[in-house]
Parts: sequence; C-alpha cells; structure tokens
Amino acid sequence: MATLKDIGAELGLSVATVSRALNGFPEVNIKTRDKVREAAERLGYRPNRVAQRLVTGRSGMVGMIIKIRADMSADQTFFEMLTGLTAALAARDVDLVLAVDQDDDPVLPYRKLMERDILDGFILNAPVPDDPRVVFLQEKRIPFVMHGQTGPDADYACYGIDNAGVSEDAVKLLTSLGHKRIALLNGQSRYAYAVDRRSGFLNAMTAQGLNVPQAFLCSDAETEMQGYTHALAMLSGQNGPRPTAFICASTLIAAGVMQAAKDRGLQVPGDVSVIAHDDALPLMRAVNFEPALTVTRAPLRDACVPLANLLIDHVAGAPAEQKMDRAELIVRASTGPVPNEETDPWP
Amino acid sequence: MATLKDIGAELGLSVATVSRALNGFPEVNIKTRDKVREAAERLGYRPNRVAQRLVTGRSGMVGMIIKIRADMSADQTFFEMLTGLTAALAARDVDLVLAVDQDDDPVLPYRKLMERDILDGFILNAPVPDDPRVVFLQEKRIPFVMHGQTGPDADYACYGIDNAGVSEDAVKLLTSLGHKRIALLNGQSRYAYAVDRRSGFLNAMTAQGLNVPQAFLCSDAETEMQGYTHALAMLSGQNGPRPTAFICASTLIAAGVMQAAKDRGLQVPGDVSVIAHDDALPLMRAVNFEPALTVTRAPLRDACVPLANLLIDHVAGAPAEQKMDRAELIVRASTGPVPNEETDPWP
DNA sequence: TTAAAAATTCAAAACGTTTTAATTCTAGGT
DNA sequence: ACCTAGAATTAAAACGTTTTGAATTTTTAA
Repeated sequence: MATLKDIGAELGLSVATVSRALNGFPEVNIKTRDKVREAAERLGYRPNRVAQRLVTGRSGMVGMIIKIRADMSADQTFFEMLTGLTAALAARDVDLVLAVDQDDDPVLPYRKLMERDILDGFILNAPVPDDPRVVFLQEKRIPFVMHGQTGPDADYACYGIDNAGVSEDAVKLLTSLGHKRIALLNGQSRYAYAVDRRSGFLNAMTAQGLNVPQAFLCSDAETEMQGYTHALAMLSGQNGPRPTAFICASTLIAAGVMQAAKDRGLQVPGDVSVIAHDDALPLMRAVNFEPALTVTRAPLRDACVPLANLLIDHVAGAPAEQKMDRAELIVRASTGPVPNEETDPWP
Repeated sequence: MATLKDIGAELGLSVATVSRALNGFPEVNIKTRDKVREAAERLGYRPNRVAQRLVTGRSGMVGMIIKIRADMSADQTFFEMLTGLTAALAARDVDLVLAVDQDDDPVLPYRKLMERDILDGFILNAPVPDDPRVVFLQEKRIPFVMHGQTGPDADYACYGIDNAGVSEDAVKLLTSLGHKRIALLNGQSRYAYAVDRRSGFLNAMTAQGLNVPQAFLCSDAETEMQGYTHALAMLSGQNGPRPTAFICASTLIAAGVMQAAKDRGLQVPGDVSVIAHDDALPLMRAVNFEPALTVTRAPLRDACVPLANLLIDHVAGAPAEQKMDRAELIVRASTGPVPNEETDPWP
C-alpha cells in the first residue's frame, strides 16, 4: 500500500507537499498538484485513515444505539435509517458503529460505548420529552444529533419534520372537505413526535372552532392491529357519534383503519376519509392502497443525509444546528367530501 | 486524557516500561508493574485506540453486511446476532461496522467496504452452497469467519451447528417413538443449512429403512404461514397417506403446523408429533407453546462468542479454524408415540 | 571480590498523517 | 545588481502507542 512517502520519493517531493497537494491546499503550485494527483492515482494511494485520525484527534466513527422493541414495525424503520445513514456517513468517510440497548437505563449504553473511547459522536432517534440521553450527552459534552426533537426550542443539533405541522395540514385538508368529526390515531404518547402531532391536531381543530371528544383521540403502538381495533370501536358509534375522518400516525395504522371501515361496510372515501403520515417505508407503500392513500409524506430516508452532515460538522466544531422540514401533503383517493347527512358536527 | 507519557513522568519511568507494565509483559518488575497500574488507575488512563491501531497495523474493526429481506423473521435473527456479536467483540476491544446489502451482486458490498480500508475482517452469515462471497474474500486474502458453512470440509474459519445432526437427532427420536411417516418442513433450499438438514434427514431415514415420498419434503421461507399451508396440505391426505410427525426448520414453522393440526381437529402429540429446531429467539419461545415444543436447541446467541473469537484470532494470524457444535435435543410435550392405527408405514 | 548471567529499564525508531515554522525560489521594483 | 514581497517548498514536530536493540542494574556463581 503506497504512502505519502512513496509518492514523495517518486516525484522528489516532501511528504508535506504531497499531503497538501492531495488535500487541495491553495499554496501548492498547480503543476505539482497535478503531478502529485497523477502519481497518487498511478500508485493506487489511499490515505491511511488511522494515521489521519491519530493526528486529527478524531476517530471518524459515530455510534448509534438501537432500542429493540417487540413491535416489528420498529425494525422496518431501523433498517431504513441504517441503510441511509451508512451511505450518508460513508460519503464523508465516517463509519457507523452499532450497539444494542437491552437495559432499562436509557443512558447506560451510551456511557458504555463512550468509555470505549472510540467515538466522535452519536446519532439519536425516537426522542421522548425531557429525554435523559440528551441531558447525559450535553453534560458530558459529547456531540450528537437527534432525529426529531424532544420539544420546541431544542438547544442541540437536530433534524426532523414539523410534526405539529403534519397534523395541521391533515386537519386543514379534511376541514376544507367539510369534515368536522375527525379522529386522531396517534403513536405512543411517550414519544415526542406523538406529543407534537397531538398538540398540532388539537390546536388546528380549535382554530377551526371544532371540538374533539376524548373518544376521538388514542395513542398506541404503530401497528395495523391498533388501527383496526381503535377504528372499529369509534365506527361502532357506541361512544357517541362516529368520526367521518381519521388521521393516522402511519400507513400501517391506516391499513388497519381501512380494514375496519370495510368490515363495517363503509366506503373509503365515500363514508369515511383516511389520511396518514407516510415515512415512505418500502413495505407499506401508500400508493398501493386501495384506494390510494392520501398522506403527509416525509421519507425517513431523506433525513439521513442532513443528520449525517449535521453531526459531522458539529463534531468538527460547527455550532449545533436545528433544522426542521415540512412534510409534503399528497392528496390521493382516500380523502373526500364529508357525507351529506354528516355535515352537522354533533347530531 | 492521560497518556503513557503522563504516567511515565509521574513515576519517573520511560513510556516503554509503562507500556509493558500495562500490557503485563513478564520482563517488568512486579513492584513497578503495580505502581504503574495504580498510577494508570489514579490518572484515569485509557489507551488511545487509534494510536494502538496505527502501530499494530490493524483497525480493530470488523464488518458485517446485512442482507435485507422482506421476510421479517430474518430481522429477528439479525437483531439477536447483532446483540451478541457487539458484546462478544467489545469484550476483545473490537467494533462492529455495519453496512446494508441492497444489491443483486452479493460481493459488491464487501468490495465497497473493503475499499474504505478500515476493516480487519468480516463476519458472514447465511451461507449458500459455493458462496461467491467466500470465493471473493479468499481470493483477496481478506480474513473472515462464517456462521455456518457452505458445505463439508470448509477451508476457512467458520462456526456453526451440525445441521445434518439436527435432522438425525429428530429422526432418531421420532422413530424410537414408532413413527414411520415423517415429513420435513425445511427452510429455503438455497441456504446451505437447509441442504444439510435435508441430506441429514434423508440419510437418517434411509438408515432406519424408511421411505420418504416427495410430498413429505418441502422447502420454503421460515414463516408461520409456510408451516400452516404445507402442513395443512399434507394432513389433508389428498397426496397419499398423512404424516404422523413433522420436523420443522424453526419454531415459527412449528407454530403454523400446530395451527394446521388444530384446524384439522388433530391432537398434538396424540395424532401428530411435532419437533422443531430452536434458535432460542426471544419472541417465539418453544416452552410457551401449547403443548410445549420438543426441539433441537442451539441458541443463536451462543454462536456469537465463538464467532468473534475465531475471527479476531484469525486476523491476528492464527490459522483459520473450523468448529461445529451439536444442537441439544430437548424432549417436551409435542412428541409422543405414533397412533396405534398408523404403525403401518404405508397402509 | 569479581566476572558472568539474568533481570530490568531505557532511548529511539516506527506507524502515516497533518501542521507549524522555517527555508528556498521567483518575480518585481529600485 | 540588490532588496523585498510573495509564492512554493521543506524539515521537523506532533499525535500515542508498540517494539527493537542497547544500556543499566541486580543477582548469581566462582
């Protein structure tokens, strides 16, 4: 394996010049730079990462800790993130080291991995309000980036979508179609994103002058089953009037809702409208629904590049940046005007 | 962060002695060794891995490539392995770098990751006969260890269980209970383990002087569904006599078989015996079956330490070792004597 | 008491890179 | 021809460890 020294010897140059030439420093003559690059190419030079890391003081590795849940849907999102993140990190010469969280203490695996002293920082996901991991990492001054955020006004690096906005867009679409009795099938309430979706939903409804009974709100694991059972209960009409529209936390939930409507003999979107948030996971594609699903769409995969860059820059000394994107509203066939006989909000 | 130099300065020793003392070299005076260790402890010394790696020429990282399948059961085994491997590797100061295989070419991700020039070796799993990855890595002289093996007489580092023996044990148990019509619900035939299970099964049956009709053999993805549908077909008796016992590639398949028996109004083990191979995954526990499942048991988790050690030693220069363990036969309540009226093999 | 042997310790090189400070070279102005 | 500014290059230090070969100290044997 060729080294800087080899290239220097080949061309009669010092390693310093060779190093600078390859790194594109301005003070090196353009002709020597080209010569060096040609020689590097010819000799098959590839920088020794370990040596680079020794001198720069950074390891070029970031960690991610996976929280394993019995719920399989989590695995899906994990693989999606893993795929995107390894690619995005590799593009900047950073590697991803994985560890598994099997403990009760959410902070322990971070501490353990940090003690091994090889990581430049962490990528966190699935934030909860007042996340203890954030407290720990900030206190220890360990760089990290969060996918999503624990709450408004985060003072750490994070990237995510506007979850309140997700609900807001959904409510606006549905109310513009005349819906007044709208239910929210939310994700687990311990997660920050579910909290944001809920408050965004309630605020948007209030802004429209609409009431939301407790029976129209539920929080549960993002499974087809939860969509099915909760929707079935709401559509039974036993706890008061039935909703005319559902906002679902995920396409998986929406699948359950559609099944529930079908089993009740209701048409989508004729009798019931359904809108979901879509992470664009490969397995549960919203376009393949029958009818095609109206969604707020924010591919999980798209978060990977910003996350990787945010973290790498932060590790390199850039200030912690907060970025937030708005999900895209895609109106398909699962939403329609409110049925005529249901225009009265609470008959 | 304290370095060897700091400790040396503290005690008036050279870095060489300090290094040797901490690494337990025999030529260092036991009193100085203790002094050094005490000082290291007191100053909170932790070796700089990057520096170690620079001088030893090894990166201390091994790679693993995940092949993502739509079949969710694979994720389960993956997480199980990931958990065990990260722990086993960490115990020897090695980190696991993950990448995802999304391509058709099974070799490409290995080549890509190797080009990044940071890995000491690979951990491979799910071998197929004449695995192209093995050919590639051997040709490039890249160290690796295989979980399982591509065939008999592997000439590379590998660890796994005796899959022919798994079938053999199952056949022996069932024939000792009087069963003669035994079916094998195998995993996908492209995998080496399934090939071994099949040949072990056929050999053991032949050794007992028993015939196996084609209808009693099937190979498919390891899902509850495949267990259910194949068992149901066999138990219908439309393709000849019904099997009195099933050997299942996994507990997931066994779950399907039990359901099929139930739906046909058959008792387990009164009418049909069921035995499965058990990877000891947390979600589908054989003891919790009703009746509790008889299994050949080899926890996937147990493979992690041998795999990690085999690879690390091999990277350090030890010859590639092949190890194979025998699965444990655990007789529970799902196997019993053949029903009286079925003692005739082919009525 | 002394030479040889054994046990410790040390200085220095090595790993391959980046970066600082110093040096050489070139061109421009007098 | 001489000085100077700027451009281009270099030598050397640094990162923190391991390891080689030499040097020192201690122990053993004569």
